Amino acid sequence: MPELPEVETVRRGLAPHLEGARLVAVRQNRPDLRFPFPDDFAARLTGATIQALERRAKYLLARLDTGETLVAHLGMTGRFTIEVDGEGETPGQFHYAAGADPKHTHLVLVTDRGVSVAYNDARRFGYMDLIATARLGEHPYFAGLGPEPLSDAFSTATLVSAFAARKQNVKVSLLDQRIVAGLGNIYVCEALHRARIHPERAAGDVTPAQLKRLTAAIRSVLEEAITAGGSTLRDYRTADGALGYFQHSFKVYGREDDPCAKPRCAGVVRRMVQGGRSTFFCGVCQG
DNA sequence: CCCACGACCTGTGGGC
DNA sequence: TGCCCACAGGTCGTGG
Repeated sequence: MPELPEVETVRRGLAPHLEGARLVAVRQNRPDLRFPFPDDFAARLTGATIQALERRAKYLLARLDTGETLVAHLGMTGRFTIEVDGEGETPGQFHYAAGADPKHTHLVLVTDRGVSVAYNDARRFGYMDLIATARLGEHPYFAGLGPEPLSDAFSTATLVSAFAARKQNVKVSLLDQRIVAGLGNIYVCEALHRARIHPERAAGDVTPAQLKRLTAAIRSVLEEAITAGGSTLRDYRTADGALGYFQHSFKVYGREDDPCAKPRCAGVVRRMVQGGRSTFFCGVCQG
C-alpha cells in the first residue's frame, strides 16, 4: 500500500509528536512482522529520545539519541497512528490505529508527552530494524536504493542513464527501487498515463522527450498525492487516522473500462498483468 | 542476465 | 445469506 506519498504523509503527521520525545515505554505484542524484530528491541528503544523523523524511499527513519536509527517499512497494510492519552474512541482508553482491528496492533510506543504511537499491520508484510546510524547507508536496505524522486538527484538524466539499452518494460523498471526509490504500483501507472507512455514499451526504447515528460509526471503525481494526504484504497490512514483522498484523482488506477480522462482521448482504461501486478493504462493516448 | 511465478499473510468484495 | 475465488499499496527467493 504505502508508496512514497503515503509514507511521507505519515512522517509529517508523526513528526510533531515524536521529534524530541522520549520513549518511556514500548509494548511489543509479537516476536515478528515479516522478519523477527531485532534482539532486545523494546529494551533498546525504551528511554531513547527521537531526535528526528525522516523518510528514505518507503522507509520511515527515527533517529535516536542512542546512536541507532529505528527503521520501519509498512509493507502493504502497515499503519502508524497517534493517540493522545484519554482521547480514544472509548474515553480513557486507547483505540490504537483508527478503524483497524486491534488484534493486529503489534507495537505501541509510549512517549513522555501524553501521546502514544501504534503500529498496526494486518498482513505483516512490514518490518522494523534498529541499525547503527553511522552505517545506515551501507545497510542492505539502503545501499542500492536509487535517488529520491522529489530531490535534485532525480532528473531526466537519471532515467536516460538507467534505461539505456534496458529491455525490461518501462512499467516494471519504474517499480525497481534501485532505479528510482519510492514508486509503487499506483503512482507508476498514473505517471505513465500522465506522460503518455505505453507501459509495455521497453525502457531502452522510451525516447528522451518521453523521459523528460516522465520525470515531470513522476514529480507532479507524487507532489499532488502528498498534498492530498496520500491515497486510501483500504487500509491506509494518515497518522491521525484520517483517510487520504488522492484516490479520487486517479486517472487510470482501478478504473478498468472507464473512458480515458485525457481531454479529447476516445480511449478506454484497460487492465493487464505485468510482473504479476495489475497495470492500468489507456491503449490510445499511451502510444 | 531476464522473466514469470510463488511465497509471505489477512481481509474484502464480487459472483454465483 | 453463504461460500469460494480473485485480488490487494511490497518485496524476496527460486527455477526455467
